[in-house]
Amino acid sequence: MSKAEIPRKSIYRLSIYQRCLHKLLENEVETVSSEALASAAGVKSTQLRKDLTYFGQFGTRGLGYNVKALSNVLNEVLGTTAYQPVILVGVGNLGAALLRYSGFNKEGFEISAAFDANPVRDRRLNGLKTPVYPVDRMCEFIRSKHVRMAILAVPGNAAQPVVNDMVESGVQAILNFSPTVLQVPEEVTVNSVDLALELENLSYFVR
Amino acid sequence: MSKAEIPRKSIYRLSIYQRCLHKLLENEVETVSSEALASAAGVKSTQLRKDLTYFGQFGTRGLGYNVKALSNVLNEVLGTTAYQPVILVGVGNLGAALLRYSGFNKEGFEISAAFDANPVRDRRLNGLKTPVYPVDRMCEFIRSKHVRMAILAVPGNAAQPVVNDMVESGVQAILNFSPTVLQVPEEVTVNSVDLALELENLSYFVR
DNA sequence: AATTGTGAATTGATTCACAGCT
DNA sequence: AGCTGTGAATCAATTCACAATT
Repeated sequence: MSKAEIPRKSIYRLSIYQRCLHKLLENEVETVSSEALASAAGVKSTQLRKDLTYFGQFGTRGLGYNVKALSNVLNEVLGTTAYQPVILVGVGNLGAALLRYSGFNKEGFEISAAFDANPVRDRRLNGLKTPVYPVDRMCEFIRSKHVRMAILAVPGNAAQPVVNDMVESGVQAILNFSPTVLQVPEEVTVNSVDLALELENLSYFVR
Repeated sequence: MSKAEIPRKSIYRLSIYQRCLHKLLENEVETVSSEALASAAGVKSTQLRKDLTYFGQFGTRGLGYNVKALSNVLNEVLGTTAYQPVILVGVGNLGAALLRYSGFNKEGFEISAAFDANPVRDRRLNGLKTPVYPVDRMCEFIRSKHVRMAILAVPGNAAQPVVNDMVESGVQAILNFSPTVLQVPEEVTVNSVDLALELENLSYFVR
């Protein structure tokens, strides 16, 4: 089955399963049923099984899944085995927090460099090991380090030009925190997280 | 049509349309076609029109939509007309950044209080007007101020107990940044934003 | 002439039901 | 006996196609 036919939501859930498997690994659980894993991930067991079949057969009927083995498979599928350098562009409030945010490291990512229009804007960043460069050095960096993934946290009106440069230089996937709809060629993947929108959206459900 | 039958994705898109309308308002555009508005929002025009029909008829055939009027309708539908106090729980790196993040204010939200297990952990917050209280005062605050919305940014293992307290005290909607699947009663709405997951997920698309 | 509003058709995702292994 | 894997059935969302309206 080709990559294009696999629902993006399934891919997303794989990451959730992966996280649950990590917890099981820590607790030295060896085997897990689709029922148990699915319930930890907050989905139905049939959905978990269907998601996995896009990539092959990994369970043992009557028994369940080997936690270690399945986790390895998911690493392989998700591409988290290969080291991926990631850059961050826009070191404002949010960008700086993302630099400090330990969650990325925990999941095996390290931001290899950050870029900002005004690179010394936040002196507190001196405590961090990630260098902050002026944004006009971004393209050169992307090319020389073969960067394929970027986190974008610039103000809305600055986003599209930066994205154009990124894509031009070889970035293939963007995690976008800027409150804008980005235009990218179809081979580039964008994941947008719009914090204000998420909150605004919630107010609909409060009555 | 009852609220339950309206797809959540449609509700989400309403917020996107709303943001595009704001831009048009700033530029003093009076009328917009579904085609133009949809393209600004990054969706098909039929989808925009279908989304709107869940709530009524707001356009004029042959002409389009009045920007001001439609924006008012969306404010009404999304519940952004009514003031909603929001609290934030967990003032670590991410929580502190969210407190400073101007995006929420821009969309008409103000975080009325923050709570943390260790409320003086970050002295830099002194510059902000939002008070940071010890978390054991959360329930009392929720009740006395009739808080219905909360932003959760505590570590994964601390999340569920905090959520239980929130829900018990009357919170109806939670924007969750903790990397955990939350258990809540069905009348409570949770929007989860898992930053590490979003990044991990992207690596699948990089080859 | 232009553009909305909407049933019908289509496409996509989820769940069911059960055959197939261990 | 227990649990996976999967085609078929169902459910949900999107898009089409065009009648209705200004």
